[in-house]
Amino acid sequence: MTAAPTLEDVARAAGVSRATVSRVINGIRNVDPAIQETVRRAIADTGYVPNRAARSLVTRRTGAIALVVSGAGEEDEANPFHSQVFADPFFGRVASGVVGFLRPRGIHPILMFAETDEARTQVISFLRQGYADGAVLVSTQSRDPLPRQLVEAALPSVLFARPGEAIPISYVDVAHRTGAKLAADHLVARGCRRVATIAGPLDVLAAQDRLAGFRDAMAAHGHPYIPCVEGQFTYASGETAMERLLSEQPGLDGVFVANDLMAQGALLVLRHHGRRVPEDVAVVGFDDSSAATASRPMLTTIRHPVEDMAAEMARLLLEHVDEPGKPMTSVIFEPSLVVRESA
Amino acid sequence: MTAAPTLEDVARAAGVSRATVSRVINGIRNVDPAIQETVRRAIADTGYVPNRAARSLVTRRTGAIALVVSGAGEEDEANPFHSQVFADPFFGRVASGVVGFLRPRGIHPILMFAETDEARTQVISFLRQGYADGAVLVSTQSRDPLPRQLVEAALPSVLFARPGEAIPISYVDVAHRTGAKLAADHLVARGCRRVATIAGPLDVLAAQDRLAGFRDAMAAHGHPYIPCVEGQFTYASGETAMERLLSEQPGLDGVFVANDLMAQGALLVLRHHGRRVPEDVAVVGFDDSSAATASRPMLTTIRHPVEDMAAEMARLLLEHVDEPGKPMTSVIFEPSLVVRESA
DNA sequence: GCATGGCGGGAGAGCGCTCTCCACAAACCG
DNA sequence: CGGTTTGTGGAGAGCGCTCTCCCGCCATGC
Repeated sequence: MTAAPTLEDVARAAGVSRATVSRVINGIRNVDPAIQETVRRAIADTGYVPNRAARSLVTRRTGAIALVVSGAGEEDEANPFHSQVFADPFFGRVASGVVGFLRPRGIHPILMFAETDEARTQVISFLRQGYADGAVLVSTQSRDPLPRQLVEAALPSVLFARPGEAIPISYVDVAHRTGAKLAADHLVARGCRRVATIAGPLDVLAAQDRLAGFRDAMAAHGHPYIPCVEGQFTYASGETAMERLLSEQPGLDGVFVANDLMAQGALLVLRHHGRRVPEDVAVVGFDDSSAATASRPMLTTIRHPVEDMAAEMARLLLEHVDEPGKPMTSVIFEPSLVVRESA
Repeated sequence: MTAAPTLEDVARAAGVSRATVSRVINGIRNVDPAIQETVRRAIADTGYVPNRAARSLVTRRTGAIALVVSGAGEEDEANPFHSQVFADPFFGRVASGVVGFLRPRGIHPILMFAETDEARTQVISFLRQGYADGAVLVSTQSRDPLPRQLVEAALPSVLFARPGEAIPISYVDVAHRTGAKLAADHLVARGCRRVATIAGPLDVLAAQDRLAGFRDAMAAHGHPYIPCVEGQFTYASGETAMERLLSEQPGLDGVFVANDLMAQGALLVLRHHGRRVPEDVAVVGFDDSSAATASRPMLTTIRHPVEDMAAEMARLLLEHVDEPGKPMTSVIFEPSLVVRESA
């Protein structure tokens, strides 16, 4: 392989100027069809590939975006943040949705983790250096300072989930309360009378909303008090929470669990205690993640259109990159109930 | 935010030439400490951030690498390849290891999926355009044509796992046969007499090696025939395989399962059939993935240092990028047995 | 007939950086 | 003390592309 051909080489081969070749490649302005054809052939002959650095030097666009997963957790040498993140099928779905939208447009996300202050600083300077035009951000914590930092640096960005503080930034989210209501209605319709819930970490807005939505809906059904144990959205915390719930409320016959991973853990504990699901205890999860179909019995859950939301997040970001003055928007998706075996 | 400051601006502020500022930033050649200090202050004052496009235009380096997940599977609209990929904790560990190595060096991987021919072409042209200096590649299939394509395009790349065909490319791998032998020895030492195995998809070299290694070791222990059912490395296929094994070999007392995800499925089926694990049937998995500790009983498994391997893969790639003439190398890691509850 | 305008192509000026070359001064040698 | 070496800063030529300007051509209008 010799030195890569440049625009100049193609122009020479086609017998036209550099500018004309550029026009053909970028489809800008009219170019005589015959010349267009000649140029295309020259491109194919020389095996020309545009140089991205040169292009983005002048256009001030990189054609890349960052997919940032942020939290405020501590990094642990033995079990770094990013390995935990991937253990949650939720992030896989987000990545999948983002890639699904971006790939047909020839753009690929740069994966970044931002769990420490240092890492967050790195994210900002990375974007400022022009490694990417903007960022889609998934936060695991409502206290995450990164959204604010992004806004302050005037970097185009879109969040997955409403920001913890009121800052002018676009985001996508799901109607958590509606989802929780769906779960409540289903449990009540099945005839559950002694219902409890396992919530997510209550410093996460989504967890707060799911809990509040569930309690409101149950109250409307005449159940003003719903026992609750807080989990951490992890498998193991679901087990622990279920153990506790069972010891405190041995007579329960229905549980709403704020995500599928915890529900999976809860299921195991219920079986371990000899409770049949759904006959003795009905369980409703949240997310409709891969854990929902992997657990036995399969989970009845609230479908959270994560991939669609992630795709929309990418779409919004591209819009912001294209028109910097565009006003911030939020897009809220409606969840739905998926009935399987557990309730 | 006004126009971003350039090297020129910093030079003016510091009262030196552009070249000197560049030298300070890149730490190349000696620069008078006093001037160095002045320059640093000027950088801080102006809030200067080097422009990556301009830099890589002249250095012909992007300082980015691609993390490619490739297979030869068909893309399915409803359940795209990349969402399945993330369902396997294995890929999360690879990503984690790669990020762990790269991040301290200020570089972040670009995430790409290459499951169709079209997508593979896109990967190649993406790299040729200079979006990244090289690629680390995780293939799900030994027939994957991408490694060859990368070699032909002379793009620096490193594989996770030995390539299916003999091509000159660097890779990291684990000694699958040794791992399988560890499992065999453990089962035999526990007193298992009627042992079977659930293999991975046999078009994957790793699956072939694990099966061959297990059979060889069992043969050495005096068990020349080991029943085997092929799975797909997925949870569901582990269930199916275990059902089949149980119907064909009702008397079995030990199973070696080629990965943890399938082992998790197998565990569930065994319990469903009333077999106690490990009392009635001992189960050994492979990978020591998050599934190993998430299953109940927790899996005894072969530890596969995936994060270390992924980090090494990134290290090798950076070496190849730095010295293009560097000969290809392979690094083989040794697995180890992790005894938990299932055997 | 000549002025007018639209259209398609070329020339060339940068984008912000690195790096080679050169100038100059100080240090060193015989 | 001249000549060489060494060490440090500046000048300036690009890297490969886009995009503005300009120019020539032909069709059109009066």
